[in-house]
Amino acid sequence: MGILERKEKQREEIRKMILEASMQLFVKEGFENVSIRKIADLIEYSPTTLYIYFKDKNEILFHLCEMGFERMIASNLALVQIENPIDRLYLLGENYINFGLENPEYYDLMFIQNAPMKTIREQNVGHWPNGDVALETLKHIIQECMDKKLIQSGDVATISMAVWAVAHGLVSLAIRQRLERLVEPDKVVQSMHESIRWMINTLKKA
Amino acid sequence: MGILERKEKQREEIRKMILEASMQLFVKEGFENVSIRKIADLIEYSPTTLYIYFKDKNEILFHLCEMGFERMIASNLALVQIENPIDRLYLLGENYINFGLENPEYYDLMFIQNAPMKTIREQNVGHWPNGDVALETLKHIIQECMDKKLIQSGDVATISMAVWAVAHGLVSLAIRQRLERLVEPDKVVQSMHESIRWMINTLKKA
Amino acid sequence: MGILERKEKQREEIRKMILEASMQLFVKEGFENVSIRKIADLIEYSPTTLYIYFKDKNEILFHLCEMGFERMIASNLALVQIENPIDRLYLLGENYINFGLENPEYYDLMFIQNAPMKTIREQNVGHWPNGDVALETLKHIIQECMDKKLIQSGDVATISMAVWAVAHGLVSLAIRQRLERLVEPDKVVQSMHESIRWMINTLKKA
Amino acid sequence: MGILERKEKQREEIRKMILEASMQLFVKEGFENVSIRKIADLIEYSPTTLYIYFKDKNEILFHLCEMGFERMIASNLALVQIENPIDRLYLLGENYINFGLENPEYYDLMFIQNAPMKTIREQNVGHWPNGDVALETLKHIIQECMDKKLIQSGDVATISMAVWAVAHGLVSLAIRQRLERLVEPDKVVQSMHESIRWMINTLKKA
DNA sequence: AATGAATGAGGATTCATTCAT
DNA sequence: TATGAATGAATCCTCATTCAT
Repeated sequence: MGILERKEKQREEIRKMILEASMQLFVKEGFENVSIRKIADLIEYSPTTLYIYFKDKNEILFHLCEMGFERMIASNLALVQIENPIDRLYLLGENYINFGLENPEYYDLMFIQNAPMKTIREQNVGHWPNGDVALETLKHIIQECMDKKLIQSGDVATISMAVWAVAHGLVSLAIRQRLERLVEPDKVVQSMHESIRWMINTLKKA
Repeated sequence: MGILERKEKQREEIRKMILEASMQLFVKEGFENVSIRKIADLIEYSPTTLYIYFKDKNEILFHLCEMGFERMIASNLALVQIENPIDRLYLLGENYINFGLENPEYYDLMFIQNAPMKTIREQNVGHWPNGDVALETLKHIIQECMDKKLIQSGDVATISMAVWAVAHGLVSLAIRQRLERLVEPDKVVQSMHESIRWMINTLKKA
Repeated sequence: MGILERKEKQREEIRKMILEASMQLFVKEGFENVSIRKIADLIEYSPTTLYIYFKDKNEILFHLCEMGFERMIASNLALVQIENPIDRLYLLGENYINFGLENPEYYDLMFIQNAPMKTIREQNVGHWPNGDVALETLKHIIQECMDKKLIQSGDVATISMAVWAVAHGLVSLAIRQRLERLVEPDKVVQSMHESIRWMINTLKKA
Repeated sequence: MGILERKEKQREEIRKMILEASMQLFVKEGFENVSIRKIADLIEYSPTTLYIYFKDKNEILFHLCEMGFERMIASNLALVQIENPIDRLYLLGENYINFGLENPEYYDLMFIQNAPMKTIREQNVGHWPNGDVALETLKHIIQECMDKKLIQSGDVATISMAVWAVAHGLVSLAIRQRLERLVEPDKVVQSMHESIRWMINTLKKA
């Protein structure tokens, strides 16, 4: 039994190595410059070996995406302690922005690239595992705000969409260097947080 | 002089041909399936010739991006007739969304891809010609709204950023198939418009 | 002894499994699309395991070839009842053609591919087990025809070669789609049978 | 004009180089071991360059096949001088056999491999350029024999098929080392010729 | 202005096989 | 007996780009 466990453990470690090397390359060379060959070179294995651990390149991408969501969800764990749902919503937004700015490559995979969604459509029968979990969290908080009359009632999905849009708009424009066109580069982050606060305030008032 | 003019004119025509063929390919085959060779084949010139008219592939991308902004700006021309700046802002948002949904390839280049911004940084000494024009329009309208006390005063740039973020968030999530995770695919567009209206309303009320 | 026997029996069964899976793949995916890995996947063993039962891929091919001959020989079993050797020869030809058309993959291995002959040269010291048996049958019938003055006398090997050539020529041109150049595709089979009859008739008359 | 001609000539020369190198490799390494890389290595060009001269690997194969037919047809040119069609038929057979034995790789491509027929079906709208020419020659001679009552009348296509089958059967069994199972290796060629003569004689007598 | 020729680098993936266990 | 891990070599083909003309 011990021997099987150790093998399984080792296998998991190599998978992790591959995923980490891939992410490292994404960070350094950008999404479209990552190839199986380069990943293999980095971990000093042969390209063929990667195919023992992952079916194909898309599967690697997909798992990276999953890891991103796990990280993001983990960063939201502390939120449950916050009683006031609107405060929770605010912090959720802050977390989202911080996550995006600190992990632009994960963010790219999770919310911008087409590839992972293709994999989902082709293989996972329409299930976006951790992505859907994250969205549920958002909708749940919004619902709670409405239940407690903290924000004006309306369609949960639509309001969630608007809130998500603000946060995603900010992050994606930022990591694609578009916000620097609107405010000076060193004020971008600060302005993003102000925007999030603005959104929460308008929600409260309205 | 006449001969030089004619030459210049012809040059401009061929550049246009190249750009139009490129966009045609982007639309038909998707962003990553467009190559210099395919563009050249389509216009029945040699690949080498393209390099006479454009420095490299990125420059083509950049000009395509410019064309996108010109289109978008053109679609906003009618807005000047609208007296009430907040109505103008609302229609600006609607236009933005419609433009993005109808021209996802242009939108991609203008607001999502990295490549065009690289060209700007490397060559245009920090100038994003038509992009900046579009942002000025937005800021100007917001300023007018504040001047006329139609919305609460604040930092123009920050509010513009928030407004832009909502619109961009919606479009970019939509064209990357993420909104389908939140509402049923055939209701996405409708919900997007509701989100825009929600944003305008909250601006008015606050 | 019993334990050894059982082991040997089991070994033979697995070899059979491997061979049957291989042929199944040949039929379904074509000669050049069969790999050790695919065979292993099909029988749910690891690729490595195949090397316990067969030295290499060529040996598998060789055994498949043998199985083909066994089938073909089996289909000729009924012929012994036929008294008249020239009738027997005719039916042998018909059987040959039918076998080839019904089992093009076996036929390919047995009479067209180089690989199995290589194995024979390298390992079997010049012995083509079942292939030679089949040829003996042919030669024997021809000899009998000559003995009974049913066909003109001559060198057995040469006449056998000619007869074999006709049959093989028809089958191999057919399964390689060359006969469709001569007669319409849906008449190929019919014409092949006529050709065989023509050959037998000329043998009789001459 | 002179400059264009020279360019065209040079282009044709390189195409020839590529085709010759390919054939050389076929001879040395066998059909399935020829790759674009190896061809390129042999002529000391980059693999990419081959794609300037040929669309893809199949096109190379196809042209090789064509060259084979041209050779074969050329070797039959002298036959027109022979008055008696049955003598012409006999020499056609001899030529066929000699061509096959002397150019087994061409023969392989022309009459055994699947690949060239695929290309024809996919691209040439069902036309097998020089192959069909060769078959017409055969049918024409047979028809002439029948017209002159030198052989028994019958369906031209069927008789042609039988004749072709004998010749192809002999050559293809020979180059795949199967005839060595029937007669001693050093008597194979002699027996093949005898078989051809036997066939012609039976045609005459019947 | 236009291009034919040429290329180095690289793409994802599959192959048969071996080795240690 | 059985296998998981590993790999070197190979596959066809496409890319953006340059150079000489």
